[in-house]
Amino acid sequence: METISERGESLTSQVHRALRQSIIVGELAPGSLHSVAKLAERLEVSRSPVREALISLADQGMVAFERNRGVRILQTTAHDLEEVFSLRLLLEVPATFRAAQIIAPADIERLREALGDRDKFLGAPTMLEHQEMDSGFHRAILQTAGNRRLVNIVDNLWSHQKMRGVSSAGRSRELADIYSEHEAVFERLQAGDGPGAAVAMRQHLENSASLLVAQETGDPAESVESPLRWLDLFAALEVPETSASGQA
Amino acid sequence: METISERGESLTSQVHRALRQSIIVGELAPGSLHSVAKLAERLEVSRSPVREALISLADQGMVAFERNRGVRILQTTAHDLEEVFSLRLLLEVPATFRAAQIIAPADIERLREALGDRDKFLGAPTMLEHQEMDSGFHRAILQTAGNRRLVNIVDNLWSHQKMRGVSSAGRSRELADIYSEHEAVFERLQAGDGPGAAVAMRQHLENSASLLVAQETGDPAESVESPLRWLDLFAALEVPETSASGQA
DNA sequence: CTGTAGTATGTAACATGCAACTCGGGACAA
DNA sequence: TTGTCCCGAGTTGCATGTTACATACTACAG
Repeated sequence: METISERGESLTSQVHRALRQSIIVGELAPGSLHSVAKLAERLEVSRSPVREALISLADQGMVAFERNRGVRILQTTAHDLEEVFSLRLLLEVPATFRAAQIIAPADIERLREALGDRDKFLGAPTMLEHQEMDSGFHRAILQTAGNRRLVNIVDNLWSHQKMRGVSSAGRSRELADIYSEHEAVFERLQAGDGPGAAVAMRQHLENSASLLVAQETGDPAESVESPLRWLDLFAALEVPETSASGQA
Repeated sequence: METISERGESLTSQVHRALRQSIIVGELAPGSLHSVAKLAERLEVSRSPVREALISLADQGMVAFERNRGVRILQTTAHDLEEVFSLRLLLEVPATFRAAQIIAPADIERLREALGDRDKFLGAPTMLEHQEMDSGFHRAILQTAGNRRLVNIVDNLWSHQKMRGVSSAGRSRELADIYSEHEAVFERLQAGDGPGAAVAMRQHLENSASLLVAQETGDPAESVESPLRWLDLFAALEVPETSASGQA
């Protein structure tokens, strides 16, 4: 009964976190089928909070109920990762730009905290801890941008990325690259340089996408190309060759 | 018991739709407090499916549970609308660009269907029906872009927009403008003109934002400025004046 | 009249009960 | 051996029971 810390927090949300974590670390294998009753017994709670937590997870696309059969743990496919990174590029790059515009001293301190120091980042014992630091830094930036919905949306995207990323090995060289890219973004943000920060974020995301997708397919270049180009072409937007309604 | 059509669909999802609709049309007033038991009695189902549906709605930010007090219907503030339109601009404009790139004949037919004809659009008796046609057209475009998560995300954003927009009156002149803008977007998409379609979509979204926010505040210009500029500055991205890492 | 303690009511959160359904596996026929 | 029918274990979806708590209201003291 005390497996889950008996805080003021609702049982349902505690179960939600526990299940989410179990899925991310692969303790609940992708594709596997489970019953609410078994999960409840395992967590030493009744079926209700478990079912309620699973409903939220199902809305996020992490699991799927199968009537009279059980709850399926969904796996994040390479195509899912493409969707995730397309959206992250679309959202995080402009958000980083925005953050640089309105950043305050307190924000900078928060960001520095979230960035952490190189040794701790590289020395993270588990892939999970590393991902937490990674997502934490990104989240801090999005919070600075000031759009709450944006933060939630990207949090959900991260869930899927983590499901895929935790089980696969991360090279230390790649970790060092990631940290360096974070540093670059941080530096530009600190300087209030919107374009620079956005460019740095964009490169960072594109590199991350290449890395992750490369783990799936033999040929990374082709798969990552679509989310990448999606953004590129967006630049042409600034030349309205269409209507005469002109400038505001 | 037969108030809700007894299909193969789960009771919970039917209740979800019913509650969502009730909230959007204002039948459940923003800010009001309700109990799961009363709602269940009213819908002639047990508390379980109602609670489960409300959990999903709470995750989407439409309602909030208050322990031992009830379920609060949340209202969409002007600030919420700013967030919604910032995100819609960030997502839908590039998605429209993308859609124009990969559009197929079958897609064009779908889009024409979703666009509807002018008379039906202008003659929509209720504001709700009008919004449904509006969101339906946008959704068709996003579906063409091919990113499922994108479609879901924007659907949720629409929920909030509808909560605000249904109760307020829409001028017929504005409706005509909206339809014309849809036509413009459709035409560019049909032509496979990415930049043109994106520009048209951008203008359409900015106009919509101005309209909606104008209903809230006396001075529309200032409030809409932030989501607008957020995108504007994004254009500067294409000139990396930052690092020496140059071209890929 | 004013403030306060005590209590009754209503609620979400959680636990449990129940029914319809899926599906694997075994008995059995050919 | 092979195919078919049937049954029972296991599951979700939905209904209902239980508990602790937040709040409004009442009665009463000052």
